Amino acid sequence: MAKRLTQQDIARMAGVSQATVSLVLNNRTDSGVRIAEETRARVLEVIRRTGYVANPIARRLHDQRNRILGVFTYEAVFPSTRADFYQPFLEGIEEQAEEAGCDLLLFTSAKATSGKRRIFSDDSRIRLADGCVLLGRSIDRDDLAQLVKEAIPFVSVGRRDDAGGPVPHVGADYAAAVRDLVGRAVALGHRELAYVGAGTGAESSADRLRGFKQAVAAQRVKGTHVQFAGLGQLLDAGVTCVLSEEVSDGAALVLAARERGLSIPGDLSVLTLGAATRPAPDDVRLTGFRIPRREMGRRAVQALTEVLAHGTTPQELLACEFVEGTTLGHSTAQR
Amino acid sequence: MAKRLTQQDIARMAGVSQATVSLVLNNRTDSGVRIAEETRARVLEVIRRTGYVANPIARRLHDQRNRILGVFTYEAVFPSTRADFYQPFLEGIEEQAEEAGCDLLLFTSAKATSGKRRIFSDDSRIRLADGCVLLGRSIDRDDLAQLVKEAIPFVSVGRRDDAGGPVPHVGADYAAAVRDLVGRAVALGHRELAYVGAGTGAESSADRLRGFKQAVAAQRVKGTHVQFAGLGQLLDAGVTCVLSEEVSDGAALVLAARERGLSIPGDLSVLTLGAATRPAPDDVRLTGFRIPRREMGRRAVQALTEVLAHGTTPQELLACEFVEGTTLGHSTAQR
DNA sequence: ACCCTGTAATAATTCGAATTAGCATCTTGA
DNA sequence: TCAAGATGCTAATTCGAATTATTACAGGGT
Repeated sequence: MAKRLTQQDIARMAGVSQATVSLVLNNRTDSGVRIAEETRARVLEVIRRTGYVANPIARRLHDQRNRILGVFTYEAVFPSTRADFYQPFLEGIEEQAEEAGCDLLLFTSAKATSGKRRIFSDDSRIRLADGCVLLGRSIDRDDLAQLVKEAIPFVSVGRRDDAGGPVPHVGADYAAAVRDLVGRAVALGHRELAYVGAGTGAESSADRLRGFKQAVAAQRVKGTHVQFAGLGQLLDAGVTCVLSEEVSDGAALVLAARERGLSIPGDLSVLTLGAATRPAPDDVRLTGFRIPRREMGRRAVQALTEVLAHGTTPQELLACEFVEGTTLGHSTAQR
Repeated sequence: MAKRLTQQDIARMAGVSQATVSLVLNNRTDSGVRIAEETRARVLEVIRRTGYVANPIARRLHDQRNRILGVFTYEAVFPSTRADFYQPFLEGIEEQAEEAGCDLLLFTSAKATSGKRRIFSDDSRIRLADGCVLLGRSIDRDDLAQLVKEAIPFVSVGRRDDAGGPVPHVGADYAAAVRDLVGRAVALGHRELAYVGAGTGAESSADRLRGFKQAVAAQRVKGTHVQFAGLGQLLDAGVTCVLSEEVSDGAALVLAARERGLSIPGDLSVLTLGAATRPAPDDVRLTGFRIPRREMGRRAVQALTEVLAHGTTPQELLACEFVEGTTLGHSTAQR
């Protein structure tokens, strides 16, 4: 197995010292450092000939800056079942990383003894990267707190509550997006709305529900929250517009309505809030909003760059774009 | 910004030397190394209290190993236009990397000044990884030759011709797969076959055409090769069975036939050879074979492990699985 | 008192590159 | 001609952890 070349090797070949090679390599020309043009050329020639590249590990040991950005997820990213979810984020991350001249390190080995992935396992490799982007619907609180505590540069994709300190993140402004949807529904005459979904647990869920509650309060309309709900249940309760956290749940309501011969949005308006933890049928064009996944990925990498450069704690929420589907219409409630 | 703890810090706190901390941390109990139970406990307690984790960078520097596997592609892997192609490969690669306890480094920044990606750009980080997997339909010959020359541990996904030496690869056995298809066609009475596609350029194309030529020669039937061909052209020439390199080209033939009111496979059998450089309609169930993309990814990483361990040059071709579609039938040629 | 044998821990070195202080050597000006 | 300054390079140190060689000490036997 061919041993990797070191600066010492290059130095020997060029007949200079290791220090000189390092100076040439880094193109150091500051005062106090001078290398004769002739020597410089000789060293560069050897480097060119051998294709020598500095061992980034050693380099990183000395100063920091590997031009490696880590991407951590709690689950494998490539299996096609998850692909739809992660794809757009990764696309944005890759794009921006390329722009920043950084490579991406996927932490695929981060399996703790339990089998579940953890950031801080026995042999945490998180510090191989200059900084790290966290991806995933929910992130282990202890992991998050430790990241903050150890001042490891990272940015979360998706808003996160404080964890022993503010958590740098680039998220989507779900609260505003949901408020907007409620506003549109109310403008169409809806007075009895329902929020279907967890509304708790992950920050993304909580934000949606919060936006919902804010909006119905501000608009002085009736808004209820249920974790799960069947079509009949909703209609019996006099609900005219449903906001479904999960895309697939919303789609299921539409399909159920079709089977019963009900009209959507004639008899019931159905809005989706973009969460996609499960695959959804694609023949239902739900009205709702689009999560700017790709843009979030891009901005997260940009934010990480800022963290690395200035040690800041960026927090940003991106707007979601309204999606005109076919499932929102005038309220038909008889009053 | 809290400075990261070092073993030296732990040592001070526990009132021992840095070496002792290292020995305790690695649970070294081999002969020649002895730590009193009381001391060990004291050190572990400090470690527990502080949440100290060894700096992986320093560790790798010493071990001469990264446990990082590089993945190089000539184009971005995440954009959805390419996703269908790369996805299964990456899935296999990720799986096997996780099993090997390695992280994946995606070389996203390898843009040369020209704008095109090159492995050996100005500041190539290819050596950052322990080894590297190459992905892509065709790979720059010069890059390949340089990899071989510099004895960089790598494995290509897809067979590659020698480039200044044998190129380690894990490919698909296209020749055998095409021979099998020709055999099936001949068994159904076909005597005039056509191969439509480049048949040259990338090894994958050449292998397919080679398999075709071998098979028609062995079976003593007529086989022609054209780069492109319209439906009418083929029928006029008396061809009863077409093997289309590109999935989309094959699908196009089927659609053209439908429009003309022709029956497939009644009037013409159409086989596909699995190449997917362009998206294809998914409502055409072509007969052909499946490229074991995911398995190729897995095996490539395994092969890379072998390269790293023993410096071998593995070359392996995986079998393609026959796919029973609806476009192969008995020949109806009037003789 | 002396040597020997375990035992327990540490000093010193290593990995590869970056950096700083400093040593030669050569110019230049008075 | 000699000090002052510029020039060109190198020795030595640093980063953090792992490893090897070595030391220090206690107790037992003679």
